[in-house]
Amino acid sequence: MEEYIKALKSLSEQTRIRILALLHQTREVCVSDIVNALEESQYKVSRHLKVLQDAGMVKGSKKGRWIYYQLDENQVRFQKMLLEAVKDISSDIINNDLERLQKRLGKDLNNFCKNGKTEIYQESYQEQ
Amino acid sequence: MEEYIKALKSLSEQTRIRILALLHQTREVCVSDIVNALEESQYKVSRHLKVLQDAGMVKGSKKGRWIYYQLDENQVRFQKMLLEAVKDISSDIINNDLERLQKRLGKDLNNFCKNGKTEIYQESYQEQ
DNA sequence: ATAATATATGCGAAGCAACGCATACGTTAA
DNA sequence: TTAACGTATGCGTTGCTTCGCATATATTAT
Repeated sequence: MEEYIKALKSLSEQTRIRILALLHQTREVCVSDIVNALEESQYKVSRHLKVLQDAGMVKGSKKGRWIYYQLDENQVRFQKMLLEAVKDISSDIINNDLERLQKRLGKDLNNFCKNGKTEIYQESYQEQ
Repeated sequence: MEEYIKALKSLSEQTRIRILALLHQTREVCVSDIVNALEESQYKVSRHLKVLQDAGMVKGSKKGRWIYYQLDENQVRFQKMLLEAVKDISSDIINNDLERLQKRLGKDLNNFCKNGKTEIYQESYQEQ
C-alpha cells in the first residue's frame, strides 16, 4: 500500500504536476529547461524531481553535466493509469510553462539542453 | 488546477484509500459500518469522509439518522480515471477491512446499516 | 589546477495535514 | 421532552511537506 500512496502523493502538488505536463509534451528535458519553463528556483525544481523519481513516475539519466528527465517507461499499470489521468489536467499556468519551453527548445521539442541553450538560460534566469 | 490537486490529495492517504476500497465493493455504506470495518475512530473516519467529499470523490446522503456514503456518480473524466486507478490498489489491510465489512453486512453487500446492525456495532466498537 | 556550469542536498523556518479529545448537532425512540 | 444514537466539528498538539538559503558534488572548459 505504501508504494501506491507514495505515487499518489507525488502527484498531489502543483509544481510536480507542472513538471509532468512538460514531460508529457517532450521526450526528455534537462533540469535547467524545466527551471526556465516554470520560472521557479533550481533547488525547488530539483527537489520536486526527486520526489517524482522516488515515486517511480520519472527517471533521470545523466549525460555529461546535464541530467535529462523523462517519464519512467517501466511503470506498472497503476502508475500508467495515474499519468494518463494527469494528462487531462489543463490550466493557464501549464500552458504558459509549455509556451516558454517551446520558445527555449525551438519548434522541435526533442531538442537537447546542450545545443547552445545554456546562454539563453543564463539570461532569462538572471532577469528574475 | 486547484481542483485537480485537491482530488489527487484526497487520494494520498491510507485511511481514505481504505474507505474508497470499501465503496468500490458495495453500493453505499454508512459511517458506522466504515468505522467498524476499518477499526478506526468515528471522528477520524468522519473527517476523512469529508475530505473525500470536498474533493468530489464520494457523496453522502442522509437517511434518517444515518448518512450513507457512495462514490459520487457525477464525476468528470479526471476523477473517474483516478478512481479506476485506485481500484488497482490491493493490500492485506484492505482485504481485512473488506472481510469485516462483509461479516457485518452479511453476504449481500447492498444491505443497510439500519437492519439491526447497530447492536453489533456497539459490541465490536467497545471491544477495542 | 582553476573556474564555471549543472544539479543535488543539509538545515532550519514556515505552512499544512492528521490526530485525539471533547463536545455539538440532528434524528429517532421512549 | 428526555434519552440514546449516529455523525460532524472546534481546538490544541504532533508530525510531515515545502520552502529558501547556503553549500556540496560532479562535470566540463580554460
